[in-house]
Amino acid sequence: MDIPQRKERKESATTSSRVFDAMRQDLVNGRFAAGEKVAINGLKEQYRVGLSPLREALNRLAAYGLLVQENQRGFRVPRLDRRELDDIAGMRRELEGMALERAILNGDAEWESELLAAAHRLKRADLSLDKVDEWERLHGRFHRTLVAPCGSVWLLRFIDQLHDQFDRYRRMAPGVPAVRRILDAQHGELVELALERDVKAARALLEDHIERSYEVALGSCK
Amino acid sequence: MDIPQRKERKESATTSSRVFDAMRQDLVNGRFAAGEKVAINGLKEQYRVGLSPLREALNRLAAYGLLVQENQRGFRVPRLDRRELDDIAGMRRELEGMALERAILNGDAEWESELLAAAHRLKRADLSLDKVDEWERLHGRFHRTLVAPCGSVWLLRFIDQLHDQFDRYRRMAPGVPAVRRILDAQHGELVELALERDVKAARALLEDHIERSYEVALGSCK
DNA sequence: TTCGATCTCAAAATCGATTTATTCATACCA
DNA sequence: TGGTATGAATAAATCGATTTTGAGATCGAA
Repeated sequence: MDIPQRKERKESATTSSRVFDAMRQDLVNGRFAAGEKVAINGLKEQYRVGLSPLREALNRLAAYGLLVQENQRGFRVPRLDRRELDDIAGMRRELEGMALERAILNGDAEWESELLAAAHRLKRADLSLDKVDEWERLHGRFHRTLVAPCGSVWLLRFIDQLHDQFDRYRRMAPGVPAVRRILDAQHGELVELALERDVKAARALLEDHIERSYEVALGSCK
Repeated sequence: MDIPQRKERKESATTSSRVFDAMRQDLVNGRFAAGEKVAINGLKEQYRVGLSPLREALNRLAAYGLLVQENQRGFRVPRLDRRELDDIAGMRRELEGMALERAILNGDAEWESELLAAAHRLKRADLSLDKVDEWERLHGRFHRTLVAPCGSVWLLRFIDQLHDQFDRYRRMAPGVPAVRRILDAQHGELVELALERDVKAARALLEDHIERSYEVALGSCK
């Protein structure tokens, strides 16, 4: 089975798409202050690109929901809002729960292997805490692999989008090591339940997983 | 209650956003052939705009899912694909069903009024068949009003996106007058069930409504 | 003082031209 | 013949400069 990751055609990337990818990462990782107005001329230097590709990237990010576009007034980073976090987390529970049920029904042996591999890579990565970005990458990848065979391209698309939104909050929040350990353990349990094809238990655990992450992420809204 | 429609701030629209709106309409209404490669220089003349705002609009449309962007190879109109229509219709059933349940639980008296008004406007409009675009506008507006008080901005956003995708297929398909009459009648029945706060029946009817629309829309594939 | 109009500056949006990449046709060689 | 290199021609992407807009300062009158 082919577990599609973020970008299939990296070959001959355009300047605009490279900036899009880089800024998406930076926005999700909280490297821009929430609510901040985006200084286009500043970004031009920061990413070493011209105005046209930069503006195209900003337009895409706005359509994707990681920036807010105000006509004639440029772009700004969305504020962190408790209400919106509730919304995002709630939608994650609904959509990822739905996707996981379907994935467990559809997933084949190849998926089982991918899932075990992704979980293992994630587990190994969090031992070396110095590379947070790498851990984040593997974490996102694990969750994507978990629901990948759900059979709906649109569902996966929405889930990806919600993940990016959610992570922006989570990465702004202070870490909670005790909860982090529980969350990490749940990744392994999710794999077990998925392999056992225990649809109900797996869904319940995933929803609990999201709920606990949500409580951590709440720390960003104070 | 405030039923937010498509655009809140029309004031001082930018060229890029006007082109975005116009092209979104045209794409949803099937005024571009499916699978067709987008000739940027042609569009420049068609919409009477320069290259920069046009490209920004295309980038947004691609992020929104109404165009496909291929690096260094420009943009193309997505193909009509039976599998994808299945996916879109299925997701509409799930998400709009979910949203309707919540809307019925949350909707207040103002919503009831808006809903009656939207249904009435729609009913009156389809008597004068010469203005299809106007009917489409009111139809979309009715369905949006129906689920508006669901309480989730993200759910509404996804539903809007799926509607645009779905309508692209439906508007490409030949009309089926007999089914159209049933669908029109269902709009009124949906309002009745919503006002009676009959969550289960309303959801079932909405899912049936989408299913019948889907069967019409199937006419566009092959 | 306070309100409103006008001006100024900085930033956003747009334009026209240039650069870069892809496609398709043609020629060359194994 | 089949495959691969070469070279316009075409289209996409990017650049640098210009135009337009919005925010804030300044002035003047009630």
